[in-house]
Amino acid sequence: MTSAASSRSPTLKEACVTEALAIIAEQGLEHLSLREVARRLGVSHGAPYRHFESRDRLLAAVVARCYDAFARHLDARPAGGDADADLRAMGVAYLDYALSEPLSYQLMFSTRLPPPTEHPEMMASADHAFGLLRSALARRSPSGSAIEIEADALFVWSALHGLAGTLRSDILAGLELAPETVAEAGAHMLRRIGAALGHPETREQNVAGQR
Amino acid sequence: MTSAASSRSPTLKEACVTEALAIIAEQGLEHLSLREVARRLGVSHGAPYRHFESRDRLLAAVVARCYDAFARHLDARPAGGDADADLRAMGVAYLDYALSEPLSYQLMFSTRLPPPTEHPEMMASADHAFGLLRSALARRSPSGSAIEIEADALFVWSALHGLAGTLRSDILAGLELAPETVAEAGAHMLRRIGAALGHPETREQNVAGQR
DNA sequence: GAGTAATGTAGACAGCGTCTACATCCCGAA
DNA sequence: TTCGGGATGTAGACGCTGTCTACATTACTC
Repeated sequence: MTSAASSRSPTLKEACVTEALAIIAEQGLEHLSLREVARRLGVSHGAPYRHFESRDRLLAAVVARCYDAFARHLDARPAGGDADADLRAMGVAYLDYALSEPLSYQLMFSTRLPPPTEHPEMMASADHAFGLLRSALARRSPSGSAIEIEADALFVWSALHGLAGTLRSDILAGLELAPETVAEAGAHMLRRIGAALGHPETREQNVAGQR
Repeated sequence: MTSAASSRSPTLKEACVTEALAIIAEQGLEHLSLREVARRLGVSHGAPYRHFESRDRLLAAVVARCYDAFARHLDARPAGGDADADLRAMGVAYLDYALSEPLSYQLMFSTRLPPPTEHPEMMASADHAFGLLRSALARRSPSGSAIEIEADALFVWSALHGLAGTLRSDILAGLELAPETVAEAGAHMLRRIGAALGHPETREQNVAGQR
């Protein structure tokens, strides 16, 4: 009966998420509070509570939005080419997002969230991204077993995820790496991943001639 | 004159760090508070403030302790064998620590900390670990340039770091991976890293016969 | 038009980090 | 031996937070 009743006032709910994102961007995650959101929106401090049962649920909504943007970014990678090229395009898109949207990336992967099982839309986005990777790998080597494909997908994802994390990390600053090492880290990582997976057809081309 | 004056009451300071770690282990990072620490130690809520100027500094002390334990764990990896074996031992030790001490690992790499430049002991530990990796890689292929060694060190570290993060992640639960994929992820990752780096002498041995 | 569910308001509560004023206590200098 | 000062712990206050409750208002349904 009240099927559409939950959208009685979509304005405030949406505005809360937007304002929360703004606060995080301006002052950092630690300064996010329901009261601050309410203050900036000119409503009472209890108002957001009608739409988010806790601070964490508001944060979850923000993160869900980040996942959406991330999935869209991956989907929008340059199409065309064989499976191999597509895989590489995905890697580039992944790192590109992590480095160009560090706030969004950090929110997705460095934030303690309420049990994700309660947020199916998040899981769906993550699953979607992982499915892209898995199918690209499967197309690349049709002879591989499902288990091997899956293991490689986990490997590729983890490696890219790890590099993104490392590059964003404060630790990196203390390591005194050569600037070019950092600048070329993405390309180097993709090259190494290519070498690790082996190249069914055009091996040398990728090992040497990338970028 | 007061060279040892800062150790007037080493008891409480040490006890605070220990108790903080216990609280985090029992109730999670979000339940850590100076007041709770004080309460469990039976002192007034202001007492810890004599030793830690803020909550974040206490947390930093806890994290520093984790870094120490981590560095010791890496140093304690089984010695012997050639550079190749040592590199693999380091990878095993890394993943082993990340998975057997998830709390410690999370504190090190998933916690927003005060500017690390103010905590040289932390940077030193991180630098030490990275140095281990770099020198192992250098010994493995003496002909490689310093830049290439460094880039590979970053690659290896990031890949391991990423896998550790992914395996600890809540997201993983929603991906419906085969259990064996998860169980073998570490070994698979180390195998792929080996393949990516190439094996100067005994290539096949590592690709096929590991574990 | 009446009733009802959704939405926003206002106030309260406990908990937190942090600051300040005050009480001890211990060590070294006189 | 005394005494003075720095380090340590205590007690209370402040403003902030998340969350709960009771109340007002609004808008849609019957």
